[in-house]
Amino acid sequence: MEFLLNQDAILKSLVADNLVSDPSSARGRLLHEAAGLFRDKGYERTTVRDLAAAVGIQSGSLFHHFRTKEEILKAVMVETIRLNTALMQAAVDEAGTDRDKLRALVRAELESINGQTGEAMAVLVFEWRSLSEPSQAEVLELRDIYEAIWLDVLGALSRKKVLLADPFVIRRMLTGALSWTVTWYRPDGGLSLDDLTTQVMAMMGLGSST
Amino acid sequence: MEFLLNQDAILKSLVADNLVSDPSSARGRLLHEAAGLFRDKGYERTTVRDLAAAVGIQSGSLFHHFRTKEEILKAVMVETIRLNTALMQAAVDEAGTDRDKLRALVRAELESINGQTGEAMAVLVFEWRSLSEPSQAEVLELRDIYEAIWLDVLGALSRKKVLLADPFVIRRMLTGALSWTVTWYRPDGGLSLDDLTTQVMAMMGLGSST
DNA sequence: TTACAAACCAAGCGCTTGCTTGGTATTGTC
DNA sequence: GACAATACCAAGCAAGCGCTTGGTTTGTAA
Repeated sequence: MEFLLNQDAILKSLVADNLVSDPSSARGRLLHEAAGLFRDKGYERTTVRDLAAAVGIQSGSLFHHFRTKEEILKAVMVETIRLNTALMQAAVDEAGTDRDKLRALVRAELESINGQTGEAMAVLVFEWRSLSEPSQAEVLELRDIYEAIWLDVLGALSRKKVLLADPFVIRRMLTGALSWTVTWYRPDGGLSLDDLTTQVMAMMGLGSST
Repeated sequence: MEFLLNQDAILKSLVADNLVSDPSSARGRLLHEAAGLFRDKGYERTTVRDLAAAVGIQSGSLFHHFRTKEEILKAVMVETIRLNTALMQAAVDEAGTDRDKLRALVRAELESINGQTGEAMAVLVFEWRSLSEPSQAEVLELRDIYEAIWLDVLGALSRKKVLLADPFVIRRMLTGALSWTVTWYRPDGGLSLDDLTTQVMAMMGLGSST
């Protein structure tokens, strides 16, 4: 509960700083619908007419808010990274030991992929190539900040010799493994995200025992 | 060396059975070029004119070999799964212990993703949604055979209590983690596929020690 | 009430797309 | 060396695409 309140507080703070669109604004609603459509049909198969219909306006009116269709894709990605970076940082800050911090990161990333921002996160993974190279470069800068949080924690654990493999390799394997959950994980399948987090930690030899 | 000869023998046997196109045939060359283009630009952004130009014919002539553009995508996926299922099975058969079998599978999947069939494997992962639902169902059947090989080995290891987590979860995590290597692994980066295999096994607590 | 900008509509332009068509080389077979 | 069958070309069609345009409605503040 406090966790959810905290999430909401983080979102509000980002909205106040104009780093993320207010979900109730016209722009925010469009980005939310766009994320859903892009995930379900892919960016290329989603037409500007689809996007416009999803928010109940004419296709031409979209270009009053965004100059190009690609700008919409970029905005989805940028705002998603910003939000999740903040959520991730908060999760780390709240955790005590380094192992707890890693668990918090795994849990938070699973949440971001399979929860509220799941559609947008899937877009980030599967529609990357649809972004123009200049835009990719911009988004990559934001991604570096995000990744630094992970590598900080993994680096600390590595120095303590509790990791079974190279921290960089582990992070990349985790990126793939956690992203992939979007293709198979269903919350109603008898496996909670907490369970899944536990399994992931166990798989890396960082289970609760010992 | 024997490994490579073996790979080639498997390919030839599949070609003889008409399960995979001869890479030197017109159809085979087109599928190879298509895999490359689909991976680089995505299926939707690749036009039939791109495909035709890649093999040096007119765009209309493509439809003498395939009825639709989607049929090309499907053929790329089907033939890739067929080939890799055979390669995977051979890798398992050659290995001794169950742990060696798992290592062989990891190694073989890394090879398929980052080696010769890498382009096509990437297409399988990233262009899945571009396939129509009926085609998806067909390909899924083939994929089940492929997955059964993995689950056999993981199941055996699980019964021996050497796995740190549920075998189904492990397989899905591995699918994501190994597929994801296509986005970052470069053979000239000082890390061989054997090294990477070792890291993956170590990460799961199945390293060479003990 | 007036003034003005932001938000939107209705229509459609220019281009690209997957695919078709009617005809011409090229190939293998007896 | 006749003859299909196969492989291809040149041209283009109908539909859908991202985006533009000129004009109307809505919200806001003096």
